[in-house]
Amino acid sequence: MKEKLELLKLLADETRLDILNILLREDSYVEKISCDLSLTPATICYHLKKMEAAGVVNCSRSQFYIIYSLNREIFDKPLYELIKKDTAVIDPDEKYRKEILSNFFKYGKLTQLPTQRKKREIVLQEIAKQLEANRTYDEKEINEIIHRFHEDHCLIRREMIACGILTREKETYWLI
Amino acid sequence: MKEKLELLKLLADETRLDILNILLREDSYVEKISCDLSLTPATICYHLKKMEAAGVVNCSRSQFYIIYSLNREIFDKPLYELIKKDTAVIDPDEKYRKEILSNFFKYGKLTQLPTQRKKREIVLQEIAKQLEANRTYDEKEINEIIHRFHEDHCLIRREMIACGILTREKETYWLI
DNA sequence: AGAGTGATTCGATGATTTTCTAATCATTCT
DNA sequence: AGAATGATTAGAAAATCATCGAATCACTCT
Repeated sequence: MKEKLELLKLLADETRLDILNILLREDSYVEKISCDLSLTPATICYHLKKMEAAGVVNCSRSQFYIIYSLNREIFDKPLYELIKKDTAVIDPDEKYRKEILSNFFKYGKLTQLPTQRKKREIVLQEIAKQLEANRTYDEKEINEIIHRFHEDHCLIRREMIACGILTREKETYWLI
Repeated sequence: MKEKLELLKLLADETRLDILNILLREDSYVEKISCDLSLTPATICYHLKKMEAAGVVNCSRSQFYIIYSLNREIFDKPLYELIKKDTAVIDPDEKYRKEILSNFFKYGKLTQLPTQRKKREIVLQEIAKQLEANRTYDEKEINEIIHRFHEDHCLIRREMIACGILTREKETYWLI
């Protein structure tokens, strides 16, 4: 969620923390805070408006002054809530892909070539990410790159061609 | 506490949140994370080292790789803990000073000059903060500045001299 | 209506921080 | 020992952000 990052950014500033701590004790207003912290009213206003936009503080006019107050509920959450990404947003296909990859790769190496066609393709596509589109490779280059992932570069190379990921002509290979 | 601000700053960065979310799922290492996030190993290393220094992650070598893992306890605290300043650290003299100031100033104006010597000095020193060191002021300037705090600028000016905060020669004043 | 006061916005400046490339370090394997 | 590979550091460029002074706005009081 984008707002979580925004909230964290708001809190990660010394001046804003100072302001929050003042408001934690009692409601206050721009001039007073500016005086307490020895900063310009413009600066305090800048921070307060930023926090207001994020729903961290509220304000209301009272006579001469515009009184700012805290929206305290925000601080009840544990930190964990703020750092965890909502995985619900993730595409299920992508989730499946990640799962396959983590099953068949360990420390960046392919442990075993999957037998299921679909899984095999996912794994081969992952290796193919190392190749640039619109250029050719000679056999030595291809082998070297594939070798980073698996001992048997010939097997992998052959399967990539069978899958329609790679194509060859004589000794030259390129992505389709 | 300084460390709280540091922790918040660490968490308030999109890349670092991404890294943390990866580590939340499973331990990992620089190259892999760099690949997952499409960022340079140098960049990932920079962030991991920063978080390690703050105790957010730990690392240990395992064969080729240096495996990073989360220090999960950190995230249990409620947010409130992180924003609240420990008031225990405050210097008691400073606390007294603040109290006096809040008793005798209202909305930035001096409501009454304290009779107790010590309190009076605190109050006068506060006003003197408006004056720069190592420069002189003519009487008109001094009066103008003091007037922002109190109607009777002559009284305040006289007391500042009596207190040894200000000194004069002919029509010229300066801080001691 | 207009004077006074607090709040806000604008534009500029300077400080901090992220990111990259390139070079170097540390460890494993031959 | 030296080749290979992953991790780290140094240095530079770029982006972001806090702060300020000056100008303007909004409200209160006479």
